[in-house]
Amino acid sequence: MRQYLKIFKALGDRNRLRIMKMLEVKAMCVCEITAVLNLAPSTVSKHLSLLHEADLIDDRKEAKWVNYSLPKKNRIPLISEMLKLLHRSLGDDPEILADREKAKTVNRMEVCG
Amino acid sequence: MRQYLKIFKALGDRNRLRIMKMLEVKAMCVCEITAVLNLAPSTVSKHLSLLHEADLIDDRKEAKWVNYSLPKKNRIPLISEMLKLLHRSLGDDPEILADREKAKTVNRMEVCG
DNA sequence: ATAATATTTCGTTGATTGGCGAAATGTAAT
DNA sequence: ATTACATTTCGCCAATCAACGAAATATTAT
Repeated sequence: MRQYLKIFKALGDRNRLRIMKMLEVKAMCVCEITAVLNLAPSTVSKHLSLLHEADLIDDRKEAKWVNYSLPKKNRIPLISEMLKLLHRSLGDDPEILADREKAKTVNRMEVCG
Repeated sequence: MRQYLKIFKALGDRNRLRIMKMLEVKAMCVCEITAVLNLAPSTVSKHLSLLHEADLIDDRKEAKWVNYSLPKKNRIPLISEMLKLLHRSLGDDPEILADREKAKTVNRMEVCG
């Protein structure tokens, strides 16, 4: 039950949903996501940690950055089903579309620091 | 997006999840659900209204009671997929099992008033 | 009509949550 | 080593939310 609640709570926030849909475009670091969402880095970091605790995203430290990404294959079935469902969702939402465009062009070298 | 948020927010609460799983057993009125959850009627009514706004349950006035039930045939695909996913979930959770046993035996004639 | 019952609405309260900036942590570059 | 930068942690504030009881609404039974 706790696992389910974590997942639903994690997805029940506008900005965290935006992050999930953004990560479908590519893996991103905190400062790139921050640039797209226009929020404080600490806020974004907290959102990512909640998504991570719900097993909805992976994190992978690479050099100075932490890359966040959608989990690869074979997780708990629940998670992969939820991800599939999300993948089919919100593809036509204007805000999501705009985020994804921004995500495509954002570059950590330009946007961080 | 708003619709998705409503759904995830609605499911991101322990007692509302319990209600959803309880309704898989049978349609129930507010006072029956109240008896199972051990909450105030006004609290249960509010939970039901949130689930209803998210299109996750139907309500149907019958005599003195309002029967809440899982929606029959499926409207938005998202909803029916979410319901299917839920249906496959939490079947072995002890609390959910206990709720369902209670739900089977609870009777509005005995429990209300 | 009046009383009884089921549900909803309203107002309040305590707990949780999203947001921020400042400080702490960890890593890369000079 | 020192500096620069990415990220996280912490403490705070405002907003949201779950819970309750009391009052309002609606329907049935007397």
